[in-house]
Amino acid sequence: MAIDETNAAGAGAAAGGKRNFIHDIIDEHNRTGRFGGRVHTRFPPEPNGYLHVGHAASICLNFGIAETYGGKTNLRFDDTNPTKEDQEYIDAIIRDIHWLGFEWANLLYASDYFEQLYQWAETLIQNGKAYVDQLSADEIREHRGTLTEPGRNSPHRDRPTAESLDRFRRMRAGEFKNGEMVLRAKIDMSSPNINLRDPVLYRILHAHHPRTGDAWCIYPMYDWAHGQSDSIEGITHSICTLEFEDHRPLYDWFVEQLGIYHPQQIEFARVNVTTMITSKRKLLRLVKDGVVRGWDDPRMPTISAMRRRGYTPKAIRDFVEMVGVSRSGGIADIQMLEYCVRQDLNKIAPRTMAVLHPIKVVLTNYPEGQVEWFDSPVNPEDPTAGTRQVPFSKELYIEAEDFMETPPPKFYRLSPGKEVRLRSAYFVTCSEVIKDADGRIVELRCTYDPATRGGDAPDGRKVKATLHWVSAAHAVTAEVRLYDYLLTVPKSGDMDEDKDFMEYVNPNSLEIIDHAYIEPSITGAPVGKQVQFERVGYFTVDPDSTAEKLVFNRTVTLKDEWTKLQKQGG
RNA sequence: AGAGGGAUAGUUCAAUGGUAGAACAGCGGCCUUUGGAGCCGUCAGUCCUGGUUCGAGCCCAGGUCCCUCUGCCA
Repeated sequence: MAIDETNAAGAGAAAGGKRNFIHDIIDEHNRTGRFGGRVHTRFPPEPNGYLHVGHAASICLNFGIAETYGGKTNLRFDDTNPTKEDQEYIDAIIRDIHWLGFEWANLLYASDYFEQLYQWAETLIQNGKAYVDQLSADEIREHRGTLTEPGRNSPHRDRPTAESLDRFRRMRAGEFKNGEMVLRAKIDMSSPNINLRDPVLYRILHAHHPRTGDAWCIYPMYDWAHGQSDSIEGITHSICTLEFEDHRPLYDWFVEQLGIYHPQQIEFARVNVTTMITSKRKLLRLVKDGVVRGWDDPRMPTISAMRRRGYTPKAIRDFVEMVGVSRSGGIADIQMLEYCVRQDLNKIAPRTMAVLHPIKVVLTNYPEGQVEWFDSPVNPEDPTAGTRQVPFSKELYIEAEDFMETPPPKFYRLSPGKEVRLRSAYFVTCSEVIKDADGRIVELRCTYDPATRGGDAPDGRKVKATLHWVSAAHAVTAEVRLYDYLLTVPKSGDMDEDKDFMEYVNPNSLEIIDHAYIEPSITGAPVGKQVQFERVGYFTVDPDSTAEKLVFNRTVTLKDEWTKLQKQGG
């Protein structure tokens, strides 16, 4: 089955979000007329992995800013390193941004500008601002100096312009092997900003590029490609993360040297979330090592994974807005995300009864062979959603954890002699506990009160608990996958620096229930369908589902007062 | 140690020289045919030391702590 994308947010995603410091900067630009009142942002992913929750924040920021100011946003792939990039990632990124509910003004690639970037590089050489260096990578590193010591000039730094030009052209022509030469900007080897110590502009990479094929064997570095791409596209505000702050002088230097349109780079703090890894390198390892089933494994922090898990675009956008934008890095509690997911799903997810860990209940005074169909609300939060019909009979399943033979204080659910309500059906009282030879409970005998039909007692008596249930004869069997956090510590800072992060991968992050019982109204649910299993949590139909057997992912649990009480009790 | 940034409730953000607020989390209560949802209440903070000012989270000085940077990655 394919993912049902009909639940993707339409165009016109939620408004730009709450105010942040970038609005102040743009307002100032508009006041001074720097960009003529224009706002044009871009989202520039490198297609070397799947987008994750941190990218979602950047996407919402860039598209949100443009929307707030009536501007535009380009999607531009930063595809300058063919050894790491792949068409699969390009396709996934496009799918994910669309699913989040955003539409770009232009779909572009840095590789669209390779020829222009090359010409500008020749200009730089001709102006004496760049040179071909043939030091090895090790030698360049050695010449670069350290954080506290200045670097030294390359012996090739002052070679004649014509010689650099000739060699650069021959680099392009493919006359040299990988690593033999590079083009470097001629700036200042003693700059305290290491990015300004004659940064490499081009390296030789005899590699096939997903878009330009074998047309090039030299590829521009990020610093050389990014600002000029922004300039070409008329980007006004080039929003990136904090680690590029040190690169801004270089960004500015290039466009000034070239005398071309000058966008404004603005840095903000990357969004991190507890228990979520946002290092592409580590995510790639989880995938390659088979710790997870793929980039879209519902335990992953990728947008694809969150979609498969049942998160909604609205929930993710709400979360990003809740976290906000700042220049002081931090780590947001994943409970904020979960709150947003519950908040959205509570309003839209149809209710269903499903028993994950069944225990059989026999109603001793219920007529053999009788079946009643009860109306139950599809969604109590949304009366217009109507009702569904749920079959009831003599033999039922309830959740094993809803029964305790010797209940502790505050356990409101079923126990011997205790009366509870079965949701939308009857009050029942437990009369007998049947055990097997090993003393394990295998069945409960209960009586029902016919007068409580529909779930209300005409004499006004109350019960403390309402349980979900499924008629044994009508139950649909399904596989249910329960997920826990992928990491055993909330923050990467909580890990021992000497240990590999793999040691902190939660070995119990996936629990598979092969035979859950679900009420028959679930039959035919399409992939991507989101439901609430009452009293249990929100679930969605996984693409692994077949016509014979549905597979569900647990999106998020419901808040659970009882579990909390138990934990408090020790 | 050099350069660049950052420090406000447990967490993420507001407060733009004039009463330090919100959300999430926590705690307590109300309500409930989901121990859900909702509603109400509550706990809790300006990194430190000086200075300017009628008044400082905000401005100034000094300090402390944290983050980023020594890829032919982005």
